[in-house]
Amino acid sequence: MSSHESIATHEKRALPRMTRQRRVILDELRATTSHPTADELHARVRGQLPHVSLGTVYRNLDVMVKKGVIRKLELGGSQCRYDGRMMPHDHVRCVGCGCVADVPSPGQAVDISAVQGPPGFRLLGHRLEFLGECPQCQTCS
Amino acid sequence: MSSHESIATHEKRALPRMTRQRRVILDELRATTSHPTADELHARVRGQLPHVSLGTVYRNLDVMVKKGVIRKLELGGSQCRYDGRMMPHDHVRCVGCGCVADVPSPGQAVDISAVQGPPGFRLLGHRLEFLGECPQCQTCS
DNA sequence: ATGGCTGCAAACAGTTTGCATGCCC
DNA sequence: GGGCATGCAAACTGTTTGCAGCCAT
Repeated sequence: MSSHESIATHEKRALPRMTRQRRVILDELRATTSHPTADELHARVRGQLPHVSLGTVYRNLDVMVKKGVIRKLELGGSQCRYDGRMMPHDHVRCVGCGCVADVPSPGQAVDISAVQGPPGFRLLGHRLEFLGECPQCQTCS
Repeated sequence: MSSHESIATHEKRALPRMTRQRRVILDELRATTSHPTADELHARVRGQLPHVSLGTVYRNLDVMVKKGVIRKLELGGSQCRYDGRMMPHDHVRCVGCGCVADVPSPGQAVDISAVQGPPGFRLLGHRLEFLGECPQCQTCS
């Protein structure tokens, strides 16, 4: 299926609904800079909607990722994290606690044309992740 | 407990043993360039040792990673992959089937000093992963 | 013979999914 | 009021772990 379609004029399609849950999930995600995991976000959302289920959080995150409203971060570590800021930027992950922060400066472009891929492989892009130590973990190491 | 102890001169320590399982696991890993997942490797190893358990594969991979004999690849996707080649190099992951190949040319150094990390964060390194489409996935797309 | 290692299976963690009901459009 | 979305819980996937016996040193 095409991943980039223009907004149809009036054709009838399965329209996503803006439920209270979806709104709060998105609001909470945008209200933090901590790139929360699904259950961290779940905990926050429960502050406003005590009965949301973790499954609903996952389903909505999935929907919004597919719509291109938020971004799913598949960095190292066992859990996925989510980012409400769509402006392209890179991330630093703390090797101590696993927290993730934005790297303000844009990662200097990795020049794909300079990379010699394996024969027959078509190079499409790259993922860059920085590793570091956050302020808290520096003090308690 | 301290996470970093110097090697004692002659103190008695728990010595790793070279069991048949460990040898075969390492041999199989080194015999392929496919960066197998734990269960792919498990399947291969079973060709020689039909009764090895998946748990043993995981345990041995873990031991060898800690010894620095092999490398664990935490790329995108749900499973970890393992690499028997220790020479530093980057990887391309196929967005279609998830297979992983080596990028022959060394990724051009990402200059960490040029990256402005978040305040208080200490930058330590980076992980770079390329994305692409493998020959098979190009034909059947 | 000693204690690290094995096979087995159960436990875990993170995520996905089936189903009956609820609620946005 | 139709049908996407929800809550709940069970299922799934990948990985880790407890235990009794095994085997490399």
